[in-house]
Amino acid sequence: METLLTKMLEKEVLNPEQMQAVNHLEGPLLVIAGAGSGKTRVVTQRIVKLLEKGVMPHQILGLTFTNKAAGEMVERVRQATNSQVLISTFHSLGARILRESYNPGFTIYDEEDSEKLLKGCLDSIPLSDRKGAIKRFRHLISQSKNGMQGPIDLDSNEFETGDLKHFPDIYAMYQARLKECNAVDFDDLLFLPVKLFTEKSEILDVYRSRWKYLLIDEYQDTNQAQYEFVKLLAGKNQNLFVVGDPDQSIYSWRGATIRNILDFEIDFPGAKVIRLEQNYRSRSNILEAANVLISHNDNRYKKNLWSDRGEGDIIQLREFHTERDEADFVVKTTMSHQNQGVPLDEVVVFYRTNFQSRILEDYFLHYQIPYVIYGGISFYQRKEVKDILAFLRMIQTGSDFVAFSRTLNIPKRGFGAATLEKLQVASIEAGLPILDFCESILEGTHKIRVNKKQKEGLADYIRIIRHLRAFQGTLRDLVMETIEWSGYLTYLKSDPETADDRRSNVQELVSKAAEWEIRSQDGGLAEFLGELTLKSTLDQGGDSGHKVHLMTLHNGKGLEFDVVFVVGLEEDLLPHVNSKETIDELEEERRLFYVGMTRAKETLYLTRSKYRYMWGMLRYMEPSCFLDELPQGLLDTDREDDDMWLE
DNA sequence: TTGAACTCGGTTTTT
DNA sequence: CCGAGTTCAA
Repeated sequence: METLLTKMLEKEVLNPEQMQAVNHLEGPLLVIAGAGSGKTRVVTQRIVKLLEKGVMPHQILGLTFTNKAAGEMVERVRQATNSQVLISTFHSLGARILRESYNPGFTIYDEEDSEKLLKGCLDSIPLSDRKGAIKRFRHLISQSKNGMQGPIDLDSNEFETGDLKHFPDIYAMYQARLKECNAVDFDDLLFLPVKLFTEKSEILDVYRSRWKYLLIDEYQDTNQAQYEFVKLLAGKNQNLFVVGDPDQSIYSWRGATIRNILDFEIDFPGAKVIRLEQNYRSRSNILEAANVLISHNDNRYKKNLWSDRGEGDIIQLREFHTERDEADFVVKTTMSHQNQGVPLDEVVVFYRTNFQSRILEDYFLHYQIPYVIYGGISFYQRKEVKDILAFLRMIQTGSDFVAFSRTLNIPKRGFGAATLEKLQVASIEAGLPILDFCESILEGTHKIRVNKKQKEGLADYIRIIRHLRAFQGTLRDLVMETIEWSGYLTYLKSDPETADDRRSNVQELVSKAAEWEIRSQDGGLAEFLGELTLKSTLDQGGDSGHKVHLMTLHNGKGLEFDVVFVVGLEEDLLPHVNSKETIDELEEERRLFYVGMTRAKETLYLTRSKYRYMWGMLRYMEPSCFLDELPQGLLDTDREDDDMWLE
């Protein structure tokens, strides 16, 4: 009862800084919101305040990075005011703007699709080193788009050495082929709207007059394209409310730049800055240790978080001989907390890399403790799901070459890489969408050398796609018809090991289509497909009740738990080997650890193992340098294990 | 074109 | 150790 009461009070009572932020109405405002400082509450309350002051719900636009965060915020506002406001991810909003004002029917390519398209481009370029070339160039393209540089905006002086000199051509070719496919990639969802706004001011004006009040969450994670997008939309009146915490910036490797937050007052003159420094989440011992850790970062916006939740326990540091002992400890300690009344969903285990989850899973399974792993491959990234989605894309556009090459050989019709490339080049030359081009081959209008088997296969394929395109019925039925006509379930039987699993995933897609139809009356196949590719694992949620949560540190942002384990505090793991070259990289690793620590409300365990199996080899692991940075007085180091195991 | 044999590399991943 | 990508023979 008491907790319920305090929770209700917490909702009502805002501290002076929070109040100031909530009451801010016009002009640019930056809220530096430390971990656990009640950021979400402030954002929601501020929206509520705007509505009370007579702002119309449709004049408000909220932007987040995840669908989950967006959904939660929409729900909170709806509960408080019964109003429907638009809160969306940057990417969904970009897609929406492009469909409204640019081209309604495009396809969105995810990373895998983009890489396949890029691979085709690379084949015709004489590279001296093809190893890892796709990833390298894909990264360069992504960086260019994040930095708002199209192929013609590149500074050619920058790309003179070795294979890099091909980059401008590769980039241009990649963009051209995307266009042929009537597709955009994830980065285009930001890049293209910004270009559209800059080049066509009448379009920008439409959106400026639509959204008068902007709110941006996790501003420390925005990249340059997002910054420009926001700046353009904010326009003259600059009713821009951004919230972020530079100490929780952990996505710089994806183009996020802390500059956006550090230079906010320069970018938006007259901006007000409010700092939220009271932490309502953690016991002060945990918070103090986290503060000390993060103070080791030199490049930092200094602040000092404090908590009046009482000291609480000090931090438990445990060192083990092997990762099995570590996992065993995590599970047994979890069980003892459970016995003391802590619900399992108040326990989280954080690790730096996904492979570390394997051993933890083994032990949770062995002791029969329910757990759920967040992250990893999402439902929509599974091969079988993507195959069916690719068929649907062929039905929808007929120009999507990646979908074409993915589906043409299901089942095997004798088409290999060489023929596919030939078809792609020829169809571009003929100026026809790939599907029309294939039909013209069969009709003899265009001559491409194909053997008998291929010709029959092509005819069969086109017959199937034609039938599905002509299909009249609900989306759900279309998905079923597609599975049926593509012969996909038979095709799955070629691998009996996985067939059952895959079949149920494919069938799950039918339910998803049915669900979608109920939820959104309007919107065709393009919208359905677009929404799916913008969904990740984190959005699936589902049955997370009363289960221990396992996730990477990156996925921990925005969450809180009574009991937190951060495992694998070892050199080369945290900080990770590939992220200790520069100070900036090391500082980002430190922030990552900081994010992990600050998720804890009551109890924080840090563990490391002296030996660990990595890639099939037993390796000796040095303790993480971050452990030395923690205040020793706040650490409870149990030396027992050392006595047992040392030499 | 395709399957078998081989080499190589291997973080994080909101969308 | 494992999966993706490459190479090579049929």
